[in-house]
Amino acid sequence: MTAQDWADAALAAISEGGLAAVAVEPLATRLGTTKGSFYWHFANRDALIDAALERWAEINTEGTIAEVEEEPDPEARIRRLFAFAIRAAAEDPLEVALLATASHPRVAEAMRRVSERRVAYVARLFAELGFAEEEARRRGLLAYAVYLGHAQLGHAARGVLPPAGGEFSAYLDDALSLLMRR
Amino acid sequence: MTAQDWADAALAAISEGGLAAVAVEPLATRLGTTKGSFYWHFANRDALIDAALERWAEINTEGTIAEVEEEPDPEARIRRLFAFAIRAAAEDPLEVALLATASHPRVAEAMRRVSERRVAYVARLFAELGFAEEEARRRGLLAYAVYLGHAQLGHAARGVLPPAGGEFSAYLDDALSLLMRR
DNA sequence: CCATGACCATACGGTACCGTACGGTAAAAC
DNA sequence: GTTTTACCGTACGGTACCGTATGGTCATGG
Repeated sequence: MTAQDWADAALAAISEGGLAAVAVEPLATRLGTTKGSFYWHFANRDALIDAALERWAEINTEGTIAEVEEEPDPEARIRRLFAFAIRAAAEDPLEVALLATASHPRVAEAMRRVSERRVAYVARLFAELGFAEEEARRRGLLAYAVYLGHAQLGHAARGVLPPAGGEFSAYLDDALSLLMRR
Repeated sequence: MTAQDWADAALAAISEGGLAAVAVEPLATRLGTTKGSFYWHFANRDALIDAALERWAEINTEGTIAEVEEEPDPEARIRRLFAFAIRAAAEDPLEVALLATASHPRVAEAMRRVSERRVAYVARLFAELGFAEEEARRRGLLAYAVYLGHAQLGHAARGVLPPAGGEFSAYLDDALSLLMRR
């Protein structure tokens, strides 16, 4: 049993039940161990939350960016990014669950870092499409808001979204075309 | 002390601390009364949550729509709606706090109802701008996602948004112009 | 004038957690 | 071969809450 194991379990718990589900005793049961182990590896519950957030911020954002960077064409890269990200958000509630707890100071801090990084990245993609820097930033922000909104809708009101599959893809394609218009 | 008082206090608590902050004893203290009062008016905590959600769904959505309907010009109406709604979301965390708890069955149900109502309304506004029905629905959905995304950013990462005031208004104007382009 | 019903206070038992104390084990270091 | 070090188990006290039980109070109307 390593600290990493605990952090992963914490992330899984957040996905399923939000930050409140990061509770030492239930996690210990789930991991087949006891609190004795936990308090050996971490000072307290907050330290575990910090570790989980750290892991999330690193893996999730940078991982996706690296994945998307393999696509050479800028426009295709944006389309790939959004198709991937929105789909990922629909499948794993982690992102939404974290957004849900933005009032928690540590979560807020991680959220700010990640948001800034992501918006900056999307803005760069728009700049590569030929938009001037300021306009690219505005479009990047708008596109990121669109992503967040859909992530939210995917969990809170799936019914209002076009059914996943061809229909949703067509909708998303149209939306991105609109966002990329000059 | 009426049931209404309790429901209002519950909404205030949600704004400040999410659904978890709807706790009978702390609310009683805040209201200057005791649990005895609460369990007279409500069967249990869930009943209070139901009452609060009911109140939110009615007041918040329909209130805003009615307010906006006073504007005769369709384009101006859309601009007014989004300026108002995004501003309101930035000032009162209630909406975001509720989104945060969409895993709760009762909240999910209210969320679905409200989302569908809102998207349908925005779609109608786009239809009034001359968009065909399907396109209007797509634009309405996209616009609503933009709203949700900004509501989220306003709380989770205010730093990435243009500073409130003229700069933000200009940004929002541009964004809406883009969304309304044919 | 007193009885009924609306309303609130208080005390209690139960649960789910946090964090600490401390004892145990087993492998590595000396 | 003993000591150290890393690690885990268990028992405990404390807190914050839910829901129930039960006994008030106080106005109204019969």
